[in-house]
Amino acid sequence: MNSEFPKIDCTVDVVIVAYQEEALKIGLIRRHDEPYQGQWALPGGYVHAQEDRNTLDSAKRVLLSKVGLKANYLEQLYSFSGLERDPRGFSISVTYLALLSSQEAQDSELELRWFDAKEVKDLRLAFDHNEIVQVALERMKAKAYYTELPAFFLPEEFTLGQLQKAYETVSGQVMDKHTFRRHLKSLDVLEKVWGQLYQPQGTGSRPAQVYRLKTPA
Amino acid sequence: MNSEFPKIDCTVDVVIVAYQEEALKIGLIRRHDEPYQGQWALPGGYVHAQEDRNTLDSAKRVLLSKVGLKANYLEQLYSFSGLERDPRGFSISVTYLALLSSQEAQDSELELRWFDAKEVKDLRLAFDHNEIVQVALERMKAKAYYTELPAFFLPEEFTLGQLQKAYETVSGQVMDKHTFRRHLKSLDVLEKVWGQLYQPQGTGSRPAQVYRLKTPA
DNA sequence: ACAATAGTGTCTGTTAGACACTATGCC
DNA sequence: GGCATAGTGTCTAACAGACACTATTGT
Repeated sequence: MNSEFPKIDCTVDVVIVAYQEEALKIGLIRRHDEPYQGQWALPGGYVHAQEDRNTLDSAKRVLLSKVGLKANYLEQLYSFSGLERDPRGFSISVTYLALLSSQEAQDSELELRWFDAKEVKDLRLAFDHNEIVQVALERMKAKAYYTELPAFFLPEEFTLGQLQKAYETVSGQVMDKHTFRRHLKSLDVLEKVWGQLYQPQGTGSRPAQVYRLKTPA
Repeated sequence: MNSEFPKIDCTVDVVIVAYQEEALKIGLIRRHDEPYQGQWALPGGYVHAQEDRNTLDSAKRVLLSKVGLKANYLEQLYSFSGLERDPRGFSISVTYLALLSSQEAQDSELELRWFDAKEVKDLRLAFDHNEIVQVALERMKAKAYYTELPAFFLPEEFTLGQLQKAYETVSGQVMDKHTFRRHLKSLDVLEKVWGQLYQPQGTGSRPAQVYRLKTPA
């Protein structure tokens, strides 16, 4: 009964973002095949209806197969569709935002290459991937104001100083230290790590309290 | 080359919301065919790759064909996918939120029936449509706090009193009159209608300034 | 005059930003 | 001591909520 209207090519594309050297990095791959052969593109792939339980699973599979890792945070962004976005014909792409901590990002060899988020605007990505990246950056910026999203760029345990840097990088503006801490306290998403109360760093300065995200339990 | 992975059934489903008698109403249709024959469902349909430029067009087509009207506001909500949501197999539904002014909603005959938004929870809608409605209600509530979304429920020209009622209905809580007006002034999305400065109503009370949304020009 | 809604003034408690100050480690 | 970062106190300006008061219509 569904035969009256043809089925459609469905893909997922994942905007993989990491945080390294106090900057946002976006993971891109070079396309092997036409169309857009040789151009930089978001990692993506067809939705496997036999294998994936849903498109979130597809995104996880893309991450694992094309990048070799699991994301710290994975959220559906938006769905792009149309005749023009792929020369092969009408397609739908369900896009996802994946955040990695810097350590995880290190481990990704494979074909992924990291670009500074500010440089990506100047690249001519395949398909409508420039637009998708733009949506991802805006979503992150918005969520930096009212959620703990930037914390997913950090390792499991971190200090408030590191966290503030992550927030500032995502939102693109510096924040007052005290204001930041008040805001985070009101979010009520962190818990102190009572064990080793300090975090010795290479530099000589006062050790800091270590925090982690509260377990969503 | 796409033949290695089967294409997928893609649909759009539209949560059509109107504002009547100071309550939110959701437009549902009774399914003619299996699956879920006879149950209430969101208006929707297959994406026509030959005919629609993209899924936004599909949503407009569904609105026009199944309901016979254009929405005052139309926004992509979220995409639902999976094997379980439709017994016929793996499918993807790109969902949209459509807002109608009460006048427009009147005109819809056809098969659409209006349900109070609070009653819809208790209905057992087809597919995962209960979940979709839930997402729509939450999205509207969130946007009532920082956008002019509730204004799209009203006719082109309206008073601040009517607008406040719309905001209160969407957000589910009463607001102070002065606070509301300050907030809206800061949004800077309204303009006075200078022509007939007042709006005579049936009841005897002070006439009000008439406003409209600023043209997005 | 009275009912009903429109529109504004004012007070107050809360919050965000700015900035200074103290604390604690390493060299 | 000096430097670097952590952590906190305090003042102030901005803002939101509560509430009262005036304004303008119809009956």
